[in-house]
Amino acid sequence: MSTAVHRLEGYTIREAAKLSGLPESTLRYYEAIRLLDPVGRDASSGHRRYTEDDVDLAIAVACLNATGMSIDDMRVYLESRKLGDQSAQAQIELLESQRRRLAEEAHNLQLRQRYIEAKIAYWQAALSGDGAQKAVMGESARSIAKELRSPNVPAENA
Amino acid sequence: MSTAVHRLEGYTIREAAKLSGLPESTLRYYEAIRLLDPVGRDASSGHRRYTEDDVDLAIAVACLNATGMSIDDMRVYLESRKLGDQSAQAQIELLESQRRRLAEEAHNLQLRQRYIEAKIAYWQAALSGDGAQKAVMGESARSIAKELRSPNVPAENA
DNA sequence: TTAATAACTTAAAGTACTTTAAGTCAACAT
DNA sequence: ATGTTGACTTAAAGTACTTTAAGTTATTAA
Repeated sequence: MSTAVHRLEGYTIREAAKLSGLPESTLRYYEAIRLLDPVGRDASSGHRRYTEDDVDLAIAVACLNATGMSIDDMRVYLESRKLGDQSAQAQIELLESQRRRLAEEAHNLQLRQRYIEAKIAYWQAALSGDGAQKAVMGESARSIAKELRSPNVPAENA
Repeated sequence: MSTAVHRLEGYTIREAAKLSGLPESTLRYYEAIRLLDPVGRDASSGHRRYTEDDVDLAIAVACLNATGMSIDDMRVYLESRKLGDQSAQAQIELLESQRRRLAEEAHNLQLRQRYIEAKIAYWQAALSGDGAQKAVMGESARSIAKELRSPNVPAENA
């Protein structure tokens, strides 16, 4: 567990992935297509070492990506971001929109969990020959599925 | 809007898309790779005409898709689904592994939310010139980051 | 009747990753 | 010192759609 030395040199790609929410493969991909700046390398191993700034940028990109923005649009956004200079406010806005997105993702994740659980209960009822329970859980799954498919959450008032 | 005649012949791909939540292109794609059964055609135009059953299956697939299940796994699921209740145990195993995946996803999502919130507080402190608060939130973010980095979920008991 | 518009059709190319295969390097146990 | 393990590396192939291009059929408007 001798991580103390490494901590000073920056994050590994695995750590950067966990912090940003982007898979390692995507971090490499984004760097390859030059959406992210080239990341410094550890002298001896040649492995990527992410600075705090690298990770912050990866988080910003993860946010844009999560909103469904195309790579070309992200490029444009990040370019103009570099030119403008009030980066604290820009950071906050980006992070807030990411927070909203995560809340929505959490909501959808919960629905997916409930759907899967209803489906499991459905098949367990089928196994134990409980036709009534099976029907109940089948209906429950359909109801959750409907909620999952519908555009989005009701809470939308100024 | 003379849809009355067409109603008897089934749904158009557009209607099937709205009912299932899957884009038209995806319905065609799923049919092309034989995840969905071949859909009957209108005699004169050659256009697809979806039956109620076709739509029900599309809905089921849309649900599985929404949980993040791979196409190959969906294929297995749908195959065993056709066999009926005697496949219950296979269904349950598939769904249980999906449930574990979602649980882990939920855990990571929660950590990411906390990380983002700490980062927002950090930049807000930076904006308002509150150096002390900035330092506190920076430390908080780092602490959550550490948790995000650390080996995944120890809580795994029957 | 003709012409435009809309709703489909297919095949092929494009997009955005993701996975795999093969290899390097560092650390740790034998 | 040697072998094994684990975390990384790249290039290339694979996945899951999505978009585009070109064409057909059906309706509707002039």
